[in-house]
Amino acid sequence: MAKRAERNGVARHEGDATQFALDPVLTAAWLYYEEGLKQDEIAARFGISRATVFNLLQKARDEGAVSVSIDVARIGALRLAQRLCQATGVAECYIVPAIGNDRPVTERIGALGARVLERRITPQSVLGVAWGRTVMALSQTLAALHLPGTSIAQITGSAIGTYDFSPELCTSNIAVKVGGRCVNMLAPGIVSSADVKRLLMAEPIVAQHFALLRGCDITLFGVTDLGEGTSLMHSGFMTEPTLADYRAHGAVGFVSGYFFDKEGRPVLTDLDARHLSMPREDFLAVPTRICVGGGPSKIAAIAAMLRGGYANVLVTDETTARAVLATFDGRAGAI
Amino acid sequence: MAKRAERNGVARHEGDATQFALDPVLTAAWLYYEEGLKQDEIAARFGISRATVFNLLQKARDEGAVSVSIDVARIGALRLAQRLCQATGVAECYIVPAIGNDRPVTERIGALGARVLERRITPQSVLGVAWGRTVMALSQTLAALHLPGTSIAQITGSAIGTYDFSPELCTSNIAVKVGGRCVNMLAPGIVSSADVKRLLMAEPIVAQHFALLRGCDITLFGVTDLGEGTSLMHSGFMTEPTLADYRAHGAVGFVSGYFFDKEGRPVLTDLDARHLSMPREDFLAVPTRICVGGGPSKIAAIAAMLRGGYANVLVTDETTARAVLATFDGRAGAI
DNA sequence: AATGATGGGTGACGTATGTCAATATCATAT
DNA sequence: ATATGATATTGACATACGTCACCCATCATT
Repeated sequence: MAKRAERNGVARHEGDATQFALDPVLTAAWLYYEEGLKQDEIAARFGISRATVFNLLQKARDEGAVSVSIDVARIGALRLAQRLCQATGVAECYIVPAIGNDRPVTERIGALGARVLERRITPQSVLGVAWGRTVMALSQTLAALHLPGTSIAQITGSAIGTYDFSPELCTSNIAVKVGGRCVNMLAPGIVSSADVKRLLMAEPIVAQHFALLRGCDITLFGVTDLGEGTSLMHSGFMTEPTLADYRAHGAVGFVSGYFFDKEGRPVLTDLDARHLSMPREDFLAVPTRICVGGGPSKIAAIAAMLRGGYANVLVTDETTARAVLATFDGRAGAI
Repeated sequence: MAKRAERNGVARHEGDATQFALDPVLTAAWLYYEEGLKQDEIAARFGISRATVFNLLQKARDEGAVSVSIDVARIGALRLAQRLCQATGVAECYIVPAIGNDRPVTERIGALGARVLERRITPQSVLGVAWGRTVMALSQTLAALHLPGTSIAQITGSAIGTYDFSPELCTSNIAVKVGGRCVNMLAPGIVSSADVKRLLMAEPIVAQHFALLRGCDITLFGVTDLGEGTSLMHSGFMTEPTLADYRAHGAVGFVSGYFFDKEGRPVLTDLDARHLSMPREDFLAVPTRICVGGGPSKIAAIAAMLRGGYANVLVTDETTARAVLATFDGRAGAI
């Protein structure tokens, strides 16, 4: 159902000097949420039906004229989150409860990630965005901000073919919500040889892109394991032989272009020389690096990712958080 | 019964509640407001009564863990507000609907003023605060912010005797809500002679205070007319002869220490030489000057205040807004 | 051990809110 | 003008919410 923000019928009667001289949606929202009038009362005073008042309020919520927000700082202050911070050295950690609605856990984590991002992003932010199901979910639940001074830049190149959480989609989705400039990477994610990579990296347009990425103050990325269901394959971004090669070298996870082993150490194969992405040292120099992800299959990958210091802000779910904590501290399961 | 015993038994290990391994208040709030579970569902999943869930949610709201906020920018974008901006030259204008709950209009305006202030104040703000019923109302509805870097400074000195909206009360109330430093003026508002004023102004402590005020980025003040009911008298801040003197010189209103005539021009009497307040030119140099006030008796005072350029942000009510607009533009009443 | 005060938890009830299909109104094309 | 599709409004119904008096553990006092 499409919601359109428009002054409705009443504005047309302005000559009548009816009660709705001010915007009906906002007026209803103000009276209801700020002054505590009942829908009945509002309806009575304006001479309209209560159902209409309800509709006005609905519209106000849809348009974002009123919003309920939960204090994200308190979620970061939860015991489990604090424990995880201490054990892993990550700066901040946000956790969705194990019990919740029946949506996939990635969507639930995405929603919390969106709240975290809304808090962190500034009017001048350069936000580097990777891709993944969770990042995509985040982009969809992000509130409409109005930050025209921001740049939302794609961190990693794309593979051929579209899938429902491609780098371009994630980036542009977020840019739309944030109201910022969308900067896509104008190059393939993986090329045929190291020479081509060098050539491309030297192209002004591409070099400029990586220069922009160096100026990121925030990055946002998912994390994936290298098991059967990994979206690296599902998305067509990589093939089984390539993954097998990384696995053979000890890799257990992947974030934003980098493979790492269970201690978080870089794992490189010849692919890395053909893979266009933000240099690892640039990535690690970004002050706020938000990783969103969770689920049973990702536990080892997340633990390793944290050891590698890729993220300093983690958004995950309770079950995963406990499991990750357990790999750092045997007694942690009891908490 | 057996069920409860078991629950309590389990709960005792870890703080308070195991089903709520995370904080119950926050968890309930998250599930309800963010994930859209019904109170019933939350109750069922945690094995508690729905009434308890309701209580948890209530607590979350009381604690400010969740908050509903209405987009103040849109209130400023209302037609009437825009018209008023254009007609009067004020930069921003916010208007509460004529129809509302049965609280006094000052309280309703105060609530909107609070929302405006919450949006404008920054972590490093120096906020100059005058006094009045509306400013007091504003302070009471202000949300708890956590801005320890702010200073909330009293703009005008105080008279003897306490009343329920004294400068000290307004200032300290706001400082508590904002979480900032409260800086009261350590001098009487009105002294016996110009010499005493000069002497005091030269006192390091007092001079320091006025220096701080020069650094204000925001001021917040009410406006009063000089009629019978004016709080200048009611508060004991001034006496009828003093007011009569100002009236005789053409004064129609007062803000934050300054009298002005109906064109907004300064009106001075010998009192001004004995009145400790922020120098007018310093006041007018503050980038954001928020005036809160409304009601039938204040129409002329507000119009004059705007002509004098004292405020560049006005928060008032619809009825007053229309009346003020009419004094600037005859046709305005029709809008 | 008995007593009283405290406070969170609860069931049951009345009310406010949310839903939906039917109806009225408007904007545009014919 | 009139038809037509789109949108706004409504009454009636179903449900979720908020309130309140009561209950039962807990803890301090006698």
